[in-house]
Amino acid sequence: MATAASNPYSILTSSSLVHAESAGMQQGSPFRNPQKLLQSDYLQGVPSNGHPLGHHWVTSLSDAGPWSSTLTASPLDQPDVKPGREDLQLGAIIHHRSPHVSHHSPHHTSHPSAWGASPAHNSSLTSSGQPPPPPLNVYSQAGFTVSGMLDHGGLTPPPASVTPQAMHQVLRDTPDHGDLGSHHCQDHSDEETPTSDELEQFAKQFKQRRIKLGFTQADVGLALGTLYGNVFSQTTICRFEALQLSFKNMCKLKPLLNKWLEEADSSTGSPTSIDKIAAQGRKRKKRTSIEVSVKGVLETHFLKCPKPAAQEISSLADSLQLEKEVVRVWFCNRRQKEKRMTPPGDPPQPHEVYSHSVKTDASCHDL
DNA sequence: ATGCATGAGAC
DNA sequence: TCTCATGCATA
Repeated sequence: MATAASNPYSILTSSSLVHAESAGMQQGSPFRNPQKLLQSDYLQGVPSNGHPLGHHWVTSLSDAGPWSSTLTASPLDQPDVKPGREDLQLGAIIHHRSPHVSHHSPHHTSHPSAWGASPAHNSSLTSSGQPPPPPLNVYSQAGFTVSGMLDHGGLTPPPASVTPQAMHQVLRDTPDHGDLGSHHCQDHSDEETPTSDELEQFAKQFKQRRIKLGFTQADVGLALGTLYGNVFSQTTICRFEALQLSFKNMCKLKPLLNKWLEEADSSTGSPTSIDKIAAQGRKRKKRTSIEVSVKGVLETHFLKCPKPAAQEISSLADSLQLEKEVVRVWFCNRRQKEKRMTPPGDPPQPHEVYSHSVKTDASCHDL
């Protein structure tokens, strides 16, 4: 395994070294199998819906890494910006730090690719394609510093002066990370699209550091809000660490977490202010608990047809005695789950889980 | 850590 | 209606 538990997180030490990539890019991670995600071919074969993206991860990328598929998946880049709800939350609460709270915008994210974000075509996206994150700075006015991160208001133990940054880790540099065999260097983790390997490395490092510093996932999420204006939940941080987000999403979050890490490392023990998110009233539907047996049925259907037509959903819901909406959402979530970086069984040797032929459309209807 | 849910944006 | 990012609620 070897991971990298070691690399000098240059990141935190000095801003100049911001590209922690040094360690990341050259991952020769022994632990990973090239073929992690495989099952995804099912997606987009669907013309009728008009899914432009037809990305499927290439499992066979030898060195490219698990997720990185050389192919740039989605040709379309959608602005994944959704400042919406965050504002709500923050707005209510954070009054005193109004300056940065307002709402942040979506910053960049124009990288088209999803998983395949391989810097492969370095020149194309990496260099020029990436719009430097502009809006972020907005929040970073000189007002707040680390305080944001420490706002756990007593939740977490004072990170205190522990581990200033005693990293003695080894950084191994393997020049070629094989992805695409290109020469280009995508060191700076912040702007360039990282490779999946880099993300994986970063996620691991991040988790380690976070724990050493004594912060919980929730603390981090909150800190990101006070620091940069984007609040995230424990769930999101957790999923980031576990690589359970989409590649694109991982890329978006990485810079933020990286910054937090820098701050956290440098300012250990700073006082802090408490900014809590007030509870926001929202009428959320009570979570439906689907029985295992029922789930089994759904799973079966999913394997046969991951994208059932509305009518199929209806009949399925009917037979299972579930609300149609519940079934619909279940499928949506199920599909989404398949798209995560860490697909359900990848560690060992995931054969093709279930690669069914991609049916181009809703050809699945077997009721 | 994860299941079900919401909502914005893309078709 | 789907995808995608995200999170409340829960196991």
